[in-house]
Amino acid sequence: MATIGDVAREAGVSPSTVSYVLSGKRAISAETARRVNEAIARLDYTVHLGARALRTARTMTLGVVLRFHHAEFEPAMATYLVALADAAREAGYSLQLITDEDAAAAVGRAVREQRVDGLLLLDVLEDDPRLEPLRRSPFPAVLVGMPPDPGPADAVDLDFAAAAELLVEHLADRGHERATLVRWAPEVYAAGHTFALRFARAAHARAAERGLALVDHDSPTTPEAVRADLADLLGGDDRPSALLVHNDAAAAMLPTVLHDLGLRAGEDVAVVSLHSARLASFFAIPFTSVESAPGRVARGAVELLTSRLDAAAGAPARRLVVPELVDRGSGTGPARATPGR
Amino acid sequence: MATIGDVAREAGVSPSTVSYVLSGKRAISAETARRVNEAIARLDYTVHLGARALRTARTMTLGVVLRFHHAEFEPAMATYLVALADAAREAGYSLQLITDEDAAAAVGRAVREQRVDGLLLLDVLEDDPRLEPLRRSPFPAVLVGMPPDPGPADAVDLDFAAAAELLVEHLADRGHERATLVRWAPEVYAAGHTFALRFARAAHARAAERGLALVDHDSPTTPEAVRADLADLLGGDDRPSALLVHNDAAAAMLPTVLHDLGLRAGEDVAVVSLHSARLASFFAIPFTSVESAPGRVARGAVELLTSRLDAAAGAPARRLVVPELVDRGSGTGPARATPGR
DNA sequence: CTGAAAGCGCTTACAG
DNA sequence: CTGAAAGCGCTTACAG
Repeated sequence: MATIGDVAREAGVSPSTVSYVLSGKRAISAETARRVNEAIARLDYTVHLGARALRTARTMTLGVVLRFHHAEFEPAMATYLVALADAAREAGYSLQLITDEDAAAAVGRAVREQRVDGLLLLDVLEDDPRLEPLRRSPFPAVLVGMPPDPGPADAVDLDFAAAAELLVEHLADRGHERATLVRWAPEVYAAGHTFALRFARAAHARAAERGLALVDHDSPTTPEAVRADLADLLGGDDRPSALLVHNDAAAAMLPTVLHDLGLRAGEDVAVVSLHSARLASFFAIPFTSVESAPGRVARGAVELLTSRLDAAAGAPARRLVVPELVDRGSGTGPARATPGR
Repeated sequence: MATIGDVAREAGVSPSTVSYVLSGKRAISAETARRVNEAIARLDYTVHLGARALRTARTMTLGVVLRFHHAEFEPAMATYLVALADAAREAGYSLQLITDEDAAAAVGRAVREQRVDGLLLLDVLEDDPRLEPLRRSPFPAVLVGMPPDPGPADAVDLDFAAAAELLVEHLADRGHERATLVRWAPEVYAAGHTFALRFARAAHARAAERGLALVDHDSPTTPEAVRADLADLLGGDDRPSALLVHNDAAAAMLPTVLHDLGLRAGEDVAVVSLHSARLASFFAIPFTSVESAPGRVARGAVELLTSRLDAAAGAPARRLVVPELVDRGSGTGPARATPGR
């Protein structure tokens, strides 16, 4: 592999001149630039990123810290990683995957080993152990999630509260007086997933304001169990008239369950949901929904982090991505809850 | 951040001695070792991985080259990444995500920039553009997939041929004389996905041997269309008596479609499938299947790559992971195809 | 058993 | 407009 010294020799200049040609940080005569560029092409030279990183103290690498083994519904994770990798590359950074049973230790290690310039923490909990090492010795980091106390880190996420409000309003506007909130499994709330808690809190608050009686329904953990549970919920005599679904597995299973029971969303039971557009495509989910926009969130996270790296100063940033409702007509029905009343 | 020089000063020894204490590569007196270790603890010293990498010419990083934007069925991708990240970490390596519209260029760049010690290529095609830069200047790489000519790279994958044979045998043993192969969309074969081609070829070969008339059925591209297509296929008068499914979207949609039509797998129509256990769990797929074992494949890939890095010599390795059939009873029926005949 | 020195491949003050 | 030199933080022959 050719080095900058090889190029310098080939072009008959000094290594520093080659470096300056590459960086454009000082004026170079046309003739010298030409010779250097030819030498670079002839030797197929590419800068050694590790050497540059050592010298500049910038790795141009971002670390993404996953909680893979706790993923509530893994298919969604891939979507975030695509978007993060794309955004990082466009900003000139590589992306390193950081996974460990002991995520807090992994964060501390990555920082101390100076492998990355900054961290992206996915799926942040209200009291997330990964935040502890960041509080002890601040390091550029962006949380995806919005814990009550993010500490010195920046944070970005979908505005789950706004999403809940949109969906509650949608139901209330269509005359519903009661609805069932199909929640995640209880352990999701117990673990402190901010997306789940923020949604649930805002949904109840807005429902109270609008006079909508909102009843919690806890889901079980596995997709199979979720399916059986939904069949139970909807198969009885006291079937809910409206479902507000915040649980990807439930949203994925619900079309099947409804069909099994001979029910139609938007007629026999109103269904509105929060899930990603991608998930909707894989699972053919046809409900009125707020789309969780992992692409926009991931892109926002990388933007926040790279601008933090360019200018370390400034108060921690908090950015909420505004959600949008896509009306697929499943928010109405059954007949006794008529629109407009 | 403390450096090895700081530790040396604190312990009253030379930097080289600190390095040797860390590496264990030469004998150190107990007293010196104690002083050094205390200094390390006092200063909270961690080796700077970039500096070590520059000196040793080993980054201890593996690159995983995805074709995310072409993923036929993205949910499966996350599963591979989990397993790769775990296996890499256990072997002492970091994992870097390499994504680009132009995957071949991305591979070339990663190699020339010397950011990684080796590459893992996911979802390899028969004539994969990412192989070109590796042929031109060989670099340690493991393909996940089994193209006809992997070149100098190692390769590992599920034995899709064996999987097809297991499923064909399963149907033949149960007395089926004809079956329909529910394939991926035609573009999957046209693009040259080795998993699809190897499965299809082996299925037809073994079917011919066993006197099973196997008819191809091309699926459309999107999950929604797959669902409609299956409804068409199974709703007509000339409904197939047995389905051999190699298409994750079809496997995911099929339970719903069967239910819509009032058909039962294993009674009205035999169904056997190839898909991952994880997928089965997310989609509640109840068919007799060969499980595609992404965990074992990913682990094998990292093993192959790290042992190649430890000992560069030796012919390219080819490793096929033996698939296992899980009998969920859906391989029998309808009645006219009775077991044992 | 330990240290001084060289060098991995860069970038950037310093000097002209 | 260009070059010589220092140094980023390590590891490892070389020497004793």
